[in-house]
Amino acid sequence: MNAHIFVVEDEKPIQELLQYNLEKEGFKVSSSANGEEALETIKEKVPDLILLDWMLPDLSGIKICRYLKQDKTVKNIPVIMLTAKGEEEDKIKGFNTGAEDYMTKPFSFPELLVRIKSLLKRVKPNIVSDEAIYLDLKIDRVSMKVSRKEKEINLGPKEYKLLNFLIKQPKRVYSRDQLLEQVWGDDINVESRTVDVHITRLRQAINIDGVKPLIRTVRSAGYSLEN
Amino acid sequence: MNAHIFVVEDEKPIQELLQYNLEKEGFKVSSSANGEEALETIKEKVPDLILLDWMLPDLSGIKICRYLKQDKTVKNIPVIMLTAKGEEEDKIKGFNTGAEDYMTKPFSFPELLVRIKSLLKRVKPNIVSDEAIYLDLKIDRVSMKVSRKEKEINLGPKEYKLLNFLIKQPKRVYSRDQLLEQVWGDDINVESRTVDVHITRLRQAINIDGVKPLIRTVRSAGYSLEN
DNA sequence: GGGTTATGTTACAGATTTGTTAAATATTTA
DNA sequence: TAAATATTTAACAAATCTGTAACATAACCC
Repeated sequence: MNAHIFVVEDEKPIQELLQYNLEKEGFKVSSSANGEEALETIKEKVPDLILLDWMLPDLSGIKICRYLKQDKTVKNIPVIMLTAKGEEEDKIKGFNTGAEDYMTKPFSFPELLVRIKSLLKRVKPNIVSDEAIYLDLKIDRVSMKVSRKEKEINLGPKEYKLLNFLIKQPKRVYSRDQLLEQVWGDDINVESRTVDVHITRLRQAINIDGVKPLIRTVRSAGYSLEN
Repeated sequence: MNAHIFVVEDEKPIQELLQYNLEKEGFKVSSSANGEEALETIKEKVPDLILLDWMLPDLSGIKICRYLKQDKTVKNIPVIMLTAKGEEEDKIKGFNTGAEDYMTKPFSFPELLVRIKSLLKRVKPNIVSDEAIYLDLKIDRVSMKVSRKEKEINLGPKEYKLLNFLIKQPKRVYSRDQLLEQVWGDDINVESRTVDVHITRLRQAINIDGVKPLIRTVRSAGYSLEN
């Protein structure tokens, strides 16, 4: 499970609960307690799904949602609205915010999880399922094995992570900075050339003699999984 | 546990919840939201147990159940009826559908699990059996004896528990944290390196000279039972 | 072409992770 | 309570991975 979930929630206990449980499930989780900040962060580091509280101190959830759905770079990200019980689900649905799903607090986490997975599966099947496939390349995330044309391939941890990220959206070009951020993590400082080296190693690992390599270089932009 | 459970349920959240939790328990799960389709699929790929919602959009659960019980190829498959609270259990039982068991919604999943296992044990003792086997490795959970190639193996309590956990889903990679949580329990005041030591001992115990060890290390991820 | 910039590749030092052993604690058994 | 068993920690060795620098090659631009 590779997906990045953004939580917009001002009640600390709920936010922490979500974060803890989602991370336990293997999601990468970021969060924000207020709407303005959320909007900025979401556009900077585009997540795969958004959990959005209905009631927020500044911008209300409904406004954020509408705003997101107008922005073409993020409008395809599924949004799940979290509403308190008193807020009458029917009424809220009537607002037509564009949210993909609703959960009423207090909610059962497993149920939320099911909905998250089902939405992610719909939008980005390679992110959420136990198996990611691109052409003859297969990643089994349960056994953590990678194979190409049924031949098993051995990857180091970074290469595995890198490939897992690239396969999220095959053919999409990721810049070195994006890769560093998503695969390496925000904290550490590594040169962007390091990405090149790992790409080389990944290429060699998944290469099959005589067949076009599976990773494309886009000069002055980055790399993508594609042949 | 490799039993195949078929879920007939039109309420999506419940269906997904069941699917998620049952799969987590190691069952193979298929499902259908309507009766007609369910009947077809069930007869095509005969499951080991059926969870059947009482209220369905087209055929009602009771009709499906009666139908199943008339068909000699599937009539021995145990059926658990799921009934909503208002539907008065007594009355339903009076219908004499032939279902093996009943659960009233909302139900507790652990309880459902207990009933599922007990039914499976009755009908197909080898599926839920007290014996777990992977390749030439065998765990007899009654006598608590482990053997490989008919040779008996002596394990300490932790190693036994660890192996029992790993064998639930062979080839699946478990992180040290997962193992600590599942095998050691919640009082997590144990270093994660402790897992390594026990893995080493388990390896030595189940090792056979000249044969590839049965436990795989996945660097920076964890371990799996696999050769 | 010739200069410039971006990318590919390799080798190596250093970092990280894992395997293994042994000794220190804790727990059970007799 | 002493002895036997199990478990945990610590320590070091071994295996593997990572980042950087250096150089090679390719692509771009005038």
